[in-house]
Amino acid sequence: MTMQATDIRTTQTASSYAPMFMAASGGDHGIDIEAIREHVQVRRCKHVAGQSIYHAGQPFHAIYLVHAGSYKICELADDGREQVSGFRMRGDLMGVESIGLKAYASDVIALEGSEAWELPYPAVLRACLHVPELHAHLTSALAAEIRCDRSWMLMFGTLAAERRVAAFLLDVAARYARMGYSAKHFILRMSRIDMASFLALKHETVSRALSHLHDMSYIDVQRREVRVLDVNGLRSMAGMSAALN
Amino acid sequence: MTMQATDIRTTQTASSYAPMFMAASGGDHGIDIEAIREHVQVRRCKHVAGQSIYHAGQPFHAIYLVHAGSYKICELADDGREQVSGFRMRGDLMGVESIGLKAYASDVIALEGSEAWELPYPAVLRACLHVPELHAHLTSALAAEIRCDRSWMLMFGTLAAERRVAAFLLDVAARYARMGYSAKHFILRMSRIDMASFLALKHETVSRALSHLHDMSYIDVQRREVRVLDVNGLRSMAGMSAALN
DNA sequence: GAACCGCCGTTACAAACCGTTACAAATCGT
DNA sequence: ACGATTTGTAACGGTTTGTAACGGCGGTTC
Repeated sequence: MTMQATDIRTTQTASSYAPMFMAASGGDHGIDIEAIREHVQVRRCKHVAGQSIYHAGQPFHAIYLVHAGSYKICELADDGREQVSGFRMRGDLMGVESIGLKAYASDVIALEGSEAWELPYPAVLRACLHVPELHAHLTSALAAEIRCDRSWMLMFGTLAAERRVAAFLLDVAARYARMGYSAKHFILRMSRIDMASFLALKHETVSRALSHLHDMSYIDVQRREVRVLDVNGLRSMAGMSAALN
Repeated sequence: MTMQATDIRTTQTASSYAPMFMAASGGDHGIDIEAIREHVQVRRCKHVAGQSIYHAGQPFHAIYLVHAGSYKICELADDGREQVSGFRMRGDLMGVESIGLKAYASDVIALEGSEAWELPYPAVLRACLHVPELHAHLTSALAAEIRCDRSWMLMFGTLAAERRVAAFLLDVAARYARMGYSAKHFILRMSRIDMASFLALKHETVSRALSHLHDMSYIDVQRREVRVLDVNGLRSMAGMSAALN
């Protein structure tokens, strides 16, 4: 059960921020947040686990930049089916897929104590007029999001269950590495159920796959804590797909 | 598309959802081609079946607008795996996912006698300066492409093989309908193998699913010729309500 | 703190689904 | 007409799922 983001607290904007923000997975583009903040009133929104930033169908008014924690993107069907289409971490943009619509197309739900910066879209457009590079950045971010989804389509369509799990771990590891953390030892921030939804598997299958990767000494896994023991083993299992980075 | 009483979505926004998994299509971009042609030198490119417009890795220089026929978009892994990530028909844009890159990220291959209009990207950017709406169109097109891929993920992640085939048929039918052709009787332009790749199935499974849909009198299918006999049957199988028309 | 509860994660076993393999028929290209 | 390609059908086997049971963990209540 998800909660409505009714108790978002608006705080003063932070003074400093890391210069580089990588987009989810496809991301070789960096959003220049300082340039944005000169023209856009940024609101910092904190969320607890299970709280949603926005739901599909709510009026589209802003895009969001993840500042801390993790969020999951959920696609919904009218008959109740649900699909996690991705996870977002620090530096990732959220909501860009709804640009051009009146309402958001997906749900975004916080996985834990997280914070996202709200960038009202009209203001972003105005900022694009003053900072020409910003528009290129935004377009590149959209294109990168497409490539990200395409990479997962390639993975879903061509890899068996265990290989998908291996590819997922490598992707998570790569993202932690880009953020300056260890790629060999990390904590998964999502439940097995969310992982399973994202990988188009059942959560029991994910558990079995992780256990098997453990048995083969590719990883050391204990609940959400993962230690990568054999990167090349994982890579060969994931089809050497560097496209996911 | 029915909504439950508790559904927060409004009727207006519901119509902006892709009614079916639209990954097969690029959506309705509504590109104003006449506005473009005032500023961009458009080259008309004809292709025979199997011919590629561009391959992954080739320098990115232009985007393409499908004028006639069909194209398939292929994602490639370095170990040879291949995934059809979508089909494009008249009015669809191709190549936008590579904006911001030096090289194209996918292959695009013609399915039959087809024609695409080449729009050199630098010229498109210049045209955006003269025609402000064009930039919004381009951004919307990119966002729409993301939503198409997300619909695919929802479909693939939540529907069993036969249901995916049913959803695919409905999507194709809807596309033909939008182009002014019959939604009840059409010719599939792609092979079973391409269909299977797109649906993350094997071509035998696609054949079996089509035969079964035939046995249930939902469709009449003979090789690539399809007649829809029971739209509501198909819709219920694809996880959609029968209300939509 | 202790007992309780709900959720998450793991494992075992059985069942269902889909992929694999094989082969034949239909269609297409030359 | 001929061979190559595409498509359809079937039997079999493997992968994934369904079901159930169990333990761990965190939060709540008393």
